[in-house]
Amino acid sequence: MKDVFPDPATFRVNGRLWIEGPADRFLGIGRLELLQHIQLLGSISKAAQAMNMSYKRAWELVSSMNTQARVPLVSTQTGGQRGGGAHLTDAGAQAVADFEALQLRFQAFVEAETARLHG
Amino acid sequence: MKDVFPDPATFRVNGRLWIEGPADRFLGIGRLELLQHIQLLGSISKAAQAMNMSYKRAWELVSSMNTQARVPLVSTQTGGQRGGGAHLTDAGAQAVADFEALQLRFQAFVEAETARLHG
DNA sequence: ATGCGTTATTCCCGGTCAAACATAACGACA
DNA sequence: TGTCGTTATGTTTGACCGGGAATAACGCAT
Repeated sequence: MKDVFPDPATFRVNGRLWIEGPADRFLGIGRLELLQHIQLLGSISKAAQAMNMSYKRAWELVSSMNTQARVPLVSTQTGGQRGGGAHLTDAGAQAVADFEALQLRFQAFVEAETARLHG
Repeated sequence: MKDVFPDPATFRVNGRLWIEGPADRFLGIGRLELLQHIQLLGSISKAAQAMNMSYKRAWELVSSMNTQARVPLVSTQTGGQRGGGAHLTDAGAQAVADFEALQLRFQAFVEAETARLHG
């Protein structure tokens, strides 16, 4: 296969991994990063802003995750001291940790296959 | 993590895998299937038709692969007995075989991770 | 010569999806 | 009571991508 590629160093295996339910996607790399930002910033709007994503889209992603999961991953509140906010539930934090680990194993897989490609 | 999901049987890990160059995607599952159909049918237009894909798109994919690879994966001819046709080069057949194998290993990975999810 | 089926290429159009915009509700605080 | 920042949600706009139509070239066959 190596004969096929012009520059072995620049051609590599890549991919995307996600967890899906019967209807929609449940958790992927984009949603993971959103959850991480919410965890860090305590707000959907700040997370969206940091990711250069529209608030509406961020909210829709959160809604999709919360409605699909048995237990909501993100807890939100309107009004209050800082106008409201959002934080990860225990299930949310667990999902983040587990998907991070899954993502690491996937990266290892991809790198191994890239190495094999240049074998 | 299992606590998060409503119905363990329906939630699973899934993903996409591809080989990419410095600019564009080079080879993925869609392109693989296109190559397989060309291999089988001897024509880009018939392959496109069989895949319910427009000829234009099929041709663009073939062009993308051929221009990125050192050696073309698909050889075409205009005119002739049957009006022309297309067939895989040795490099093309090799790429198909190798990516099929890669895809199998990826499927095994995905299934293993799905099993782990329901652990 | 003419026809045929394919490759090769350009142009236009419509569907789709996210961005942008708009607005309401909420609750603490001054 | 009014302000503020956030959640929550509907509506419109716009860009992008693929589909489809149109056209030319090609070369064998009749």
